[in-house]
Amino acid sequence: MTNKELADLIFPNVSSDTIIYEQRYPERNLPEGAVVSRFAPSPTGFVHMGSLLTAFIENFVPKTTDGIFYLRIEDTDGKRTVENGINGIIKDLKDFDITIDEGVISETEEIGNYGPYIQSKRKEIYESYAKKLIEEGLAYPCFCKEEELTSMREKQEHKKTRIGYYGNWAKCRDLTNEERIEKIKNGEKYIIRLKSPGKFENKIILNDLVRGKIEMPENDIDVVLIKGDGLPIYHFAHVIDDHLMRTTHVLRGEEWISSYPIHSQLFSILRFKEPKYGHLGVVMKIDENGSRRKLSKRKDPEAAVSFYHEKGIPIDAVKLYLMTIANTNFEAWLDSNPEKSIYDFEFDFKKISESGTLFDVEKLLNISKNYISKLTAEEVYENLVNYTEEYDKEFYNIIINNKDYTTNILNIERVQKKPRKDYSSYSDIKNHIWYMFDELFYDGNQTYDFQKICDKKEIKDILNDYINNFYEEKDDKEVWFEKIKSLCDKLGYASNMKEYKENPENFKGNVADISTVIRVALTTKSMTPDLYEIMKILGKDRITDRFNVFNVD
RNA sequence: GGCCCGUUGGUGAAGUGGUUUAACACACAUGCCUUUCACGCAUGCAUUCAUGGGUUCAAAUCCCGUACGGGUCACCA
Repeated sequence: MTNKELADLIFPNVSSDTIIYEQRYPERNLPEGAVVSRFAPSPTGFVHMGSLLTAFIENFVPKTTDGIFYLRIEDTDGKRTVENGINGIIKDLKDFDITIDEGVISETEEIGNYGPYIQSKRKEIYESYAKKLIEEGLAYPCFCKEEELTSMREKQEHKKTRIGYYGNWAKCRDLTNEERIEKIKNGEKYIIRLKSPGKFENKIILNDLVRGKIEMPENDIDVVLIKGDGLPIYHFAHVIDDHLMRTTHVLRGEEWISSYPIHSQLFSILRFKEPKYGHLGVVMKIDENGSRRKLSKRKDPEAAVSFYHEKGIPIDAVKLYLMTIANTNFEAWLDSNPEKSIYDFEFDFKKISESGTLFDVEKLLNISKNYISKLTAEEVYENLVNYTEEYDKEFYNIIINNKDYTTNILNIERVQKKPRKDYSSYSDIKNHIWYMFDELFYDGNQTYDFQKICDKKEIKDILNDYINNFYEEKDDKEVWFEKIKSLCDKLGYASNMKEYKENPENFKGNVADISTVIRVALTTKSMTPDLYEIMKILGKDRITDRFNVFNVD
């Protein structure tokens, strides 16, 4: 019996003439150097920080080389499929401004000429190639049951030999076609395995984009190609899809390095041109015990990409951060090219960190802080409105009704060469400016953070004297401060810090103490931005009201 | 157990044989400036690149061993 008869029995309804696919999905007509890359997650619903980093690079490189970035869904494992999972992934990507040129764009739609882009819809293609391999004697049906495979593994472990279905251990490999056909006709369950032509003693070399040359043994495992459910295993689908979709660069986690021999072998058997590979280190974090471990979707909230959206960390800041961990020389580049777009940056695969990247929220927040400090007050206002609309309705209503007032607050110490850096995220802003709004200031139990001067009567006297005899709304900053100094002189506090430092015993206190009293009475806090600007924005009515709180007794 | 990857300060890291007495950034600390905070300025923070050996006139950089951390060896991706 021939291989052809076997192949026809196994796949009666598909053709092994794979030329049609070569023709249907021709080489892409792209400029020299254009990179075709893809993000290929399982539809588990949301994107992990590590995957986001990969997706970001996979998107970045095509974008800067006039290439193509596409989204493919790898749903050949039913257990990994979550309802609405595809939409979750698309939303996460969209939130981070990762735009798709081609591929899946919703649960039901896709764009591009190289589809379908959902693996479960490509069953016939995989079958066609599997059939071809059977005809060529490079694949065969395997009838081994799960128990047989486990006991084989146990034996191998016991004998301390290499584990796997290979060589003499591959029981079904040397069955005759007669035996195979008979078993199939008897209704025995089977899967399709590769008949690996490799030898473990031979060495192959992976020329990794990130790590350079890696030497590995050739694959000799008869890996599964088609599972019992009729769908392909990752390795088989990867090789066929990335070839037919004409991918030039495959980026993936370093956990795939050890399967490279399988992939390389499949590319060669199928006579496909191999794409370039880049294996990225795992994204790590420092856990409570101070040791490194993989950032975990389950344990670490910051691993979920949605976390940043909820926190109100600007997308562009996250992109900046991703770039700094993606390419180690990016920060320096940004420093010397502050006006350029990140897409002007020349990405270099060799500059990707080889060891696991440590995900550092603190650093991210710092980048975010710097980023926000460079926006205009109007931009910050607009982003804050968008953020609070979704996550803080109460604050949203307040700022939406006080647009100019809020913008003025956000503008404090912003228009200067080195703007103030208070806000690391949009969720953070309220904590810094709430006291400017009466709705939030008079919450019934303000706790005033008075410092040196905390005698009620003294505070009351200072405030009354100041508002009645000194403060005038029209004063510019200089006059305003002169008046505070005059108040100091009048009440026995030093208006000149030098004089105070020389002879502190001559004074009740100094101008800083007086300023603090005013500051705290107005804001409850002892640390705020510039007092003059705060008072100017509050206006005399609010100032008077807030001072009056101290006149009750 | 086999195979593969990694290991530079508190953190991210630069660095691929000699301009390195190890860049830069974040964090931290101290001081100055200042009406507070922030900004800014100044200073401090690895005699040493996991470890042992080797090659070399010269090593964080090349080679070998060891330790530690990670990955992989599924009808999961």
